Amino acid sequence: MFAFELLDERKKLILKSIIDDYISTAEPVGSRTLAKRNHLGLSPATIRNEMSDLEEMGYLEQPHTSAGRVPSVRGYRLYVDNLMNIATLSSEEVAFIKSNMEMKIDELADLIKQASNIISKITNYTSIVTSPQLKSSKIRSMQVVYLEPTKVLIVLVTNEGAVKHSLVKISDYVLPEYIIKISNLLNAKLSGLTIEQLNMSLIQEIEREIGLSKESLFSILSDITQSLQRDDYNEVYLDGAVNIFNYQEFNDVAKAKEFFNLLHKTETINKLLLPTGDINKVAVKIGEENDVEQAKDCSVVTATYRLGNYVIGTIGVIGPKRMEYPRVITAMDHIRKKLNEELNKLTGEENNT
Amino acid sequence: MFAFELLDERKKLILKSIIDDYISTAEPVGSRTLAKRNHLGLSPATIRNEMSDLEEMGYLEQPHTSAGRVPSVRGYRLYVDNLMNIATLSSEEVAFIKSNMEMKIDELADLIKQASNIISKITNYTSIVTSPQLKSSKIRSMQVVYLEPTKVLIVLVTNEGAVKHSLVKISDYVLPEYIIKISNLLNAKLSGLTIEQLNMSLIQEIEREIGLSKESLFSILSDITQSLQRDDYNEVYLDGAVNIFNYQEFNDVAKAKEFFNLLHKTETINKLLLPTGDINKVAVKIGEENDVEQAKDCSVVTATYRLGNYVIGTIGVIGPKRMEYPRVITAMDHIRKKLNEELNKLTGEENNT
DNA sequence: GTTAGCACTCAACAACTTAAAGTGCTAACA
DNA sequence: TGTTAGCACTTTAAGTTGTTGAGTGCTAAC
Repeated sequence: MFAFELLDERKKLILKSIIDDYISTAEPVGSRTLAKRNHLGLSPATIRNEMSDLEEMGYLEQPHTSAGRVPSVRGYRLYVDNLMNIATLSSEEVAFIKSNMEMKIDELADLIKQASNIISKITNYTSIVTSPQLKSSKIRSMQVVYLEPTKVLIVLVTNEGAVKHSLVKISDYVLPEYIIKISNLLNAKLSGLTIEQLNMSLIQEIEREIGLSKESLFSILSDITQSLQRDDYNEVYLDGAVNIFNYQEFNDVAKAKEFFNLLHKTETINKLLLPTGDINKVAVKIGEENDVEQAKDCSVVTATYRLGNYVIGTIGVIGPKRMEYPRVITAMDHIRKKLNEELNKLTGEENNT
Repeated sequence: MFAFELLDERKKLILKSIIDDYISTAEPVGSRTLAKRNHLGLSPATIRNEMSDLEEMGYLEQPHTSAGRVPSVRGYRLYVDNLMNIATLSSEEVAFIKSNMEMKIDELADLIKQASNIISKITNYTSIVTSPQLKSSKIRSMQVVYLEPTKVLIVLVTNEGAVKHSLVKISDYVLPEYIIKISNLLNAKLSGLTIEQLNMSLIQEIEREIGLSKESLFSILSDITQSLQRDDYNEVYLDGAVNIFNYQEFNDVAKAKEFFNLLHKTETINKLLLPTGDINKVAVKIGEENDVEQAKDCSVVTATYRLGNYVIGTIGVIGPKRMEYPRVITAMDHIRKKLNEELNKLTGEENNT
């Protein structure tokens, strides 16, 4: 913050120009080319002096003595926070997002996949998206379907419109009629609760309250509960991973390999997508700002999406540090809003309370 | 076949040695190194003559005059069909496969994912696996679950143990009790049929036979049917895509990009996995033998898996043409068998008829 | 039929040169 | 005093050239 105070308008303009330039070319920017391209009314020599200052202040870096300058993380940070122009989406882009998000999609997972796909197509980077965590979801409907004497299928619909199913082997032989009873009972008793709230004591309570033949009910219920809680992960969706090949900084096989390795570690992606700061704003993490070692050469732009007032997941973009921040931030904000709209449409009336 | 007749034992031995060598080193094999490495009791000059013959016959190729030889597709073909040693899996590998396949897995999709994962880990290449096509699956259980007045959830379990669900918006308002009736009715009537057999005339037949209030039943049923048939795709599972970076021939970014592009086109992968020839044997397609242009630099090894006597899907490996065929073929055969076993366990009694 | 010997080829590598783009510094200018 | 022209210097990238090493094909001798 202190150093930022020291930047006069001209320095800001020069820094902005350098970063704009570098983002579009990936080439270190020199004083001469900068003076030529963006006719700033300044001679290369003057720019040189300013650049030297900016480097000293930590906003720029030099790959080697006779190369131009490259933005540092700090430089990008200032750029993102204060310098860059705000982009607008073209009407084609807006139309593209609209038409693709408003396809009739009935299920959360499909909606998220669709959003993920749109993000990678609009931004030309790789999209990373998390689905809501099951454990904090409310049960909207829960049915148990009889399959075989020792096998039932649990089907769960959450308040977010996610559908999960789980095949459960149960210890005792049961009759179909019995399962139907249990199903109705569970559906009635558990609707509105979260998965987290499903535990043994609750089960015992239900059991007590009802009083079906104790032994088997208990074992069935506990089998079911365990199965549900075992599945308690949230999923990560990716799209457009190959887009990374469009960017020079990943033209090196080692780098590309690292990137793909990073991508398919779900926990790592989850970490990158963890909301930080103001959840109403699109968040930007540049290079080492990501506290994931393997993502030190990447920038990540994220936005949360929500159901009613609850944040239930994050959409994100991962790409080179030299990312087109203005475009990406605008796009993410737009897509996030669209996703929220669709989500609230999809989950329908009951969430509008 | 004709040209093959002309190969005497020595030529075969030399060809085999060259290919073995090339598979492990990725370097063109020269007469001198070959003579040294595999002491064949022949001078480089003799080998040179033989190599020259082999090249003329189309089994070998020369990247350029002063380089060693590289196997041609035809060379690999002969190698795979006649020359190579048969590999055996180490006891560690067998144990690894066993313990990972025999985890209690209740659902087809999970079993297939698991198999896919094991394949890529054991072979060090990329696994590609298809799930059964829904349309030819038999309905084992089909339930309709009431969610809202205009929304129901269909849950379908197939004879292969696949579980599919589909949210369906229906045109009319319906009552829960009505849905339960329909659910029971459908489950009773449709069990044992294939999805393919679900069509309007069947629906009308059911409708006639039962005689619930006509209008709404028909529209509900047709909504459901349409929804099911819309979903009629088969899924493709991938694992170990990053393994490709282990192989020199993909150390070029353009090649790697092409590979990843290939991978995420589901139709293309499906094409690569289409069973050809003897479905009891592990199949090998080398380079251009794959009738997919983009896979011309890859080899694909596939094996079908089955439920009872019906082939229901394919497991496969994709990697460089210089693939460790003996290991891969043995591994695939082994994993296929394991998968069949587990599948038949999973789907239980009813398929044992 | 096999092999030693030899002339020839070609890619890969290293050493060297040059060109281009950049910098920092100094001195002159407005 | 801030700006800029000019210049010496630096460094990479690209091109040139020469050398080396692994390879080949051919011929003639064993």
